[in-house]
Amino acid sequence: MATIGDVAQAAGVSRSTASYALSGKRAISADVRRRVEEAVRELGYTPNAGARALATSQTMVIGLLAQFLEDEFAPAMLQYMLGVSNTARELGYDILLVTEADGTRALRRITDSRMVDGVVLLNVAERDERLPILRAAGQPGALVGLPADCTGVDVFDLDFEEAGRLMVDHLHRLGHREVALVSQPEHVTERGGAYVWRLQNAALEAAKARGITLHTTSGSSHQPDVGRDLNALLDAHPAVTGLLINNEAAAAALPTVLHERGLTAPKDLSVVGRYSDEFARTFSLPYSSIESAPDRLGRMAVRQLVRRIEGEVAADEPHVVRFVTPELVDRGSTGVPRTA
Amino acid sequence: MATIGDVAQAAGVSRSTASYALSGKRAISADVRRRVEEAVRELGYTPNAGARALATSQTMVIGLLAQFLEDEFAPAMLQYMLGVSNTARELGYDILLVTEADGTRALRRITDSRMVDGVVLLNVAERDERLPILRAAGQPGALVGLPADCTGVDVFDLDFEEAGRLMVDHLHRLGHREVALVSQPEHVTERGGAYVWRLQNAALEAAKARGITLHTTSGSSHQPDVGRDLNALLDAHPAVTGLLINNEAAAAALPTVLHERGLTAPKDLSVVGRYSDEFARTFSLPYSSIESAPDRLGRMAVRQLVRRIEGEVAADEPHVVRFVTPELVDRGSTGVPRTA
DNA sequence: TTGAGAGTTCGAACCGGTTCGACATTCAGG
DNA sequence: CCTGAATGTCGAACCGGTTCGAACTCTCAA
Repeated sequence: MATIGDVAQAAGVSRSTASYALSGKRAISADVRRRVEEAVRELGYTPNAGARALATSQTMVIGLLAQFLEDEFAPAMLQYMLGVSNTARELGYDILLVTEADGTRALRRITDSRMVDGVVLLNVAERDERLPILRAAGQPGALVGLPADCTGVDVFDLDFEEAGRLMVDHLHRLGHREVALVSQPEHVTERGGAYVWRLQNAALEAAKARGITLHTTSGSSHQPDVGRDLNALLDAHPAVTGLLINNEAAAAALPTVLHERGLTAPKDLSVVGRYSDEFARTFSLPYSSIESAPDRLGRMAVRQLVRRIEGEVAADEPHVVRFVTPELVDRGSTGVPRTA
Repeated sequence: MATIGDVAQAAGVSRSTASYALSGKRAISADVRRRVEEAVRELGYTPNAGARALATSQTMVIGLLAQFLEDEFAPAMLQYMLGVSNTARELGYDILLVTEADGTRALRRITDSRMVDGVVLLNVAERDERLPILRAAGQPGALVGLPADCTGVDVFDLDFEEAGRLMVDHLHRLGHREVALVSQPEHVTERGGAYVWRLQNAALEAAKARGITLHTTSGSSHQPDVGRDLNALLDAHPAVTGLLINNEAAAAALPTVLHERGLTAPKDLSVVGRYSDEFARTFSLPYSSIESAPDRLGRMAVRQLVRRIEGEVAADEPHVVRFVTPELVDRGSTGVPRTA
């Protein structure tokens, strides 16, 4: 493997000159620059990442902490990962992927050993154990998901409250008066997935304001349990004319459940989900949904993270907490309620 | 950030002694070792990864090249990634994730700059453009997927030929005489996804040997097209009593298609897929299937890669090409054919 | 003729680890 | 008491980059 010393020798200059010729940080004569570039090409020189990291204390790597928790729906996570990964590459950064179950230990490892310049945390919980460690690490961090304490990090999330209102308002406007919301499993909420009750509370409030009935339930994240949950819900509330689904597994299972019950949307039941368009295509889901925009959130997180890494924002500039405004993608699964 | 120099100073020894005390590569008195460990704890010392990589030319990082191609089914890929990532961590390695569309450029970048100690390539094509680059890089590589030329790399894949035979034999034994196979979209095959025709050819051969009719078709990888494809297939061959599905998107769409046609498995139609158990659970697929064992393949690839990285196998030891024997997971979706 | 200043290039130091060879010191055996 | 080996520690070099300060050359104005 050729080093910059080899390049310098081949070009007949010193190592420092070769370095400056390549970085352009000092004026170098056109002739020397040409010879250095020539040598680089001939020797197939690529800078050694470790050496450069040591010298510049910049690794050009971003840590991506994605926890695949027991009852979380994995394919949904993938889209955030791809949003982060692709954006990072566009900005010149590589991704160190951490899927370790013990996120705290992993985070400590990669920050303490300076393997990364910054970190993106996915699936951030209300009181996320990783946050104190991130703050102590002194490296910039961007979160996807809203924790209780946002100090020292940039935060990006869907506006789940607005999403809850949007869902309820949409069905209310169509004339629905009794609807049901299927949330994530209780495990997820207990573990701190605050977005679940952020959406739910806002939905309940909107329902109250509009004077309509909203039943709430938490569905399993596993098959076939979630199918049973859906059936139980529909059995328990036969007067329900609209379904709000804030649970990917439930959304994926719903077509089968409706078929089995001989129901079709929107004729018998109006359905609104909360998942990405990509997710809808993958699972062939025909329901209108609030776009959860995972790629966009991942992209925003990385953009801001890189701005911090590269010092484009002053260190004391306040950190941002930015919500993506939810939008309803109409796939025609909602309509006026069936008449009793 | 504390360096080993700080540790050495705090312990009252030289840097080299501190290093030896921590690595154990030379005998160190118990007293000194204790003092060094004490200093490490007090200062919260963690070795700088870049510096260590520079000194040892080992990064303890494995590159994972996962291409998310246009018409490939993303959630299936995720499981290979997790198998690789988790195994790597168990063995002390981190994962540099590369999802760049241009895999060749990315591979060149991470190997030339010595960011990784070795590389795992997912979704390897018949004539994969990344292979020549990997060979030239002189770094060990492990593949998931079988290319035409396996020299210089360790290869792991499902035995797709056996899988094809197994599917056909299974239905033949139950009494089926006319069945159909749904493969991946033609794009995938054209791009070099040789496993598609490896399975298909073996299935055709087995069908011929058993004297049964096997229709073959390639389904789209997108919704809702793949649903149309399935309907078209069933319309075209009404006498078909068994379905073999070597296409994740088709498998995911099949429940809806069957419901719409008022068919149930195995009463009206026997179905055998080829996907992982995890995939079946995620998509709530009730069909018996050939386990594609993505986690196991990822695990095998990393294990062997690490053995090569750590020099446990002689450099001249022949590279392996290992096939996982397919196994049929019975989910009760096959039975005797309906009588015409 | 000299001096200032711009334009180039070089040498040396540094980043933070690891590792080799040399130098004590201790201890056992003759 | 002397020798040789074993044990423990240190200094220096090295990995491959970047960057600072200094030096050298050349031009141009005083």
